[in-house]
Amino acid sequence: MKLSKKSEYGLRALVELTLAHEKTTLQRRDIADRQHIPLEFLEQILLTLKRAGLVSSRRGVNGGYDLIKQPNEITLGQVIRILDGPLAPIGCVSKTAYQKCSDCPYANKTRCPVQQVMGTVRDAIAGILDHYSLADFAAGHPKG
Amino acid sequence: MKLSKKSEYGLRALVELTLAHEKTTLQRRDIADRQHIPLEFLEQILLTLKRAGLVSSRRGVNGGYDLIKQPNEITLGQVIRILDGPLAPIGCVSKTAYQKCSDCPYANKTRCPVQQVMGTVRDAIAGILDHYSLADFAAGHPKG
DNA sequence: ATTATTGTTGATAAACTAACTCTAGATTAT
DNA sequence: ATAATCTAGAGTTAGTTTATCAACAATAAT
Repeated sequence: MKLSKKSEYGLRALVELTLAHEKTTLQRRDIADRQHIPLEFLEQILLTLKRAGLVSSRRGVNGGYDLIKQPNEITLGQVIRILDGPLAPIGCVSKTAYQKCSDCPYANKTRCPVQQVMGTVRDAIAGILDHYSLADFAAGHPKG
Repeated sequence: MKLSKKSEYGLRALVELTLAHEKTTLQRRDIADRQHIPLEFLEQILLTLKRAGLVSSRRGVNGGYDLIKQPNEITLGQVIRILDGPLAPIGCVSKTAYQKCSDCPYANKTRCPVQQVMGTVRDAIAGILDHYSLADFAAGHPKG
């Protein structure tokens, strides 16, 4: 049930970008320094977030990164799904990336005990992370 | 945020042992067949559960495994912690296996946004899994 | 134009983990 | 004895995580 370093770094980077949003852009080095993130790894993460349409970037002198959307329009659930994949503990209860479990012995899937509990767990996790915006996150309080 | 195959198989094996409990013992082959679990991998899992004091075993002809405790005294949280480690998504919010995060830039840990949210997530997961017994689990309904 | 600065991209790789597989041995019932 | 069964741990394979590096492309200032 682990959160990867990638997601952790990604979230921490987005805190910095949220704090800077509409004031200034940040260069990868700024972000890496402030959040103690390995520079080259951060690069990859920012690139992934860029491809996913969360941040914009500009090259060259005075370049840097910026959020594209408003901080209250991005949820932690979105970010973690981009960087780590589905929130669900097991494929067969994922709502964004369902996958049938190949070796499940239960013909009637609603009877599978694992699926039942893990469905509950998934809903609990998603219930938190999909209602928690970057704005909440950077402000450090539990709800907007 | 994944549940490992090890834990999944472990839980499924425990369903069988719960159903058989106080009626008969089960051999690894029975469990493996009914739950489609690779036999040799299952062995390892059962051994871990034995060392942790959840199941007993008897060797030789007519040997097999049995639950030691009553099914309503074992929670899924316990099982998953044994097989997969802490439920917490990140070490610094684990209550059973706390670990300081080495690279956290926040001197005052209560101010770390990641820690805040992930603490909430941990509580949600543990709130479900630590109140869900094997008896509930095998019966296939959400609460005892 | 030139140059320094910054982001972009893809290749590479060490370290780790997951998910098995295998082999040899110990115990027990018959 | 011997066949069935668990015990223990080493070995294997494939994939993931966590980076690191080098070459390239765009931009701004001079």
